[in-house]
Amino acid sequence: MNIEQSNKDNQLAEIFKTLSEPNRIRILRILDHSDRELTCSEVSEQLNISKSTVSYHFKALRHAGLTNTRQAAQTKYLSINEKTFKEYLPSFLESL
Amino acid sequence: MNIEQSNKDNQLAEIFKTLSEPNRIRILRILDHSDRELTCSEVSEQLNISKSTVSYHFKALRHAGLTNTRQAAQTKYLSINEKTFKEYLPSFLESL
DNA sequence: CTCCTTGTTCGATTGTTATCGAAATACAAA
DNA sequence: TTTGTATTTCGATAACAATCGAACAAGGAG
Repeated sequence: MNIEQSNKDNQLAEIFKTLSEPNRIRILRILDHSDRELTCSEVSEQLNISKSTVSYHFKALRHAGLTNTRQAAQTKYLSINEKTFKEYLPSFLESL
Repeated sequence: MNIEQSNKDNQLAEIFKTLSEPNRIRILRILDHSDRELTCSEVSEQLNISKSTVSYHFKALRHAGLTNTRQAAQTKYLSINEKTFKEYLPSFLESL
């Protein structure tokens, strides 16, 4: 097995790891369905998990390139990064 | 969020968790590319990881419904369960 | 029956994850 | 400048995951 292939495997595994948490899938669904950006607090309320936990998930999703963020003052808005999904999981968003 | 949706999320997350390990992706690739069943020992040798670790991964893949097993005497043959991939990750195998 | 091969399970280790509440930070509004 | 809102970081905890080698079990070949 060559090294590029190995790196690709690691990258794909990383994306899967990020998605291996039900709450993250839920975050992506409400992002996708609401068709607008969401904040940490909104998600915290909708999913009934603490803000710090949501912040942690936001960071993970962002780090994996699955979401975009836009900061406005102290508020951070999350949206789906369609590009990554198109490249790695083309059918995922439609299946939500 | 209803309970069925929640269960579906858990199930999908479970599949992602199973795939969040580079070696498991590699196992699936060599399964897919070799176009035949593989054994624990073969994989152990090809990936340079111990048999007990491969056995552990085999079990996980099987448990997630991603592979099928066929037992013949003391040898266990693994193959890809296309059905699960078709249902949950229709583009995955082609991308390997 | 004895030996070899295949695979599983066990015990141990090491590292990672999800979660929370509390404290800290950053900014806006009053 | 004080207060309130949004988010992040910290420290702690509890659970889980990947890995190994050793020991074990099951079956085939000689």
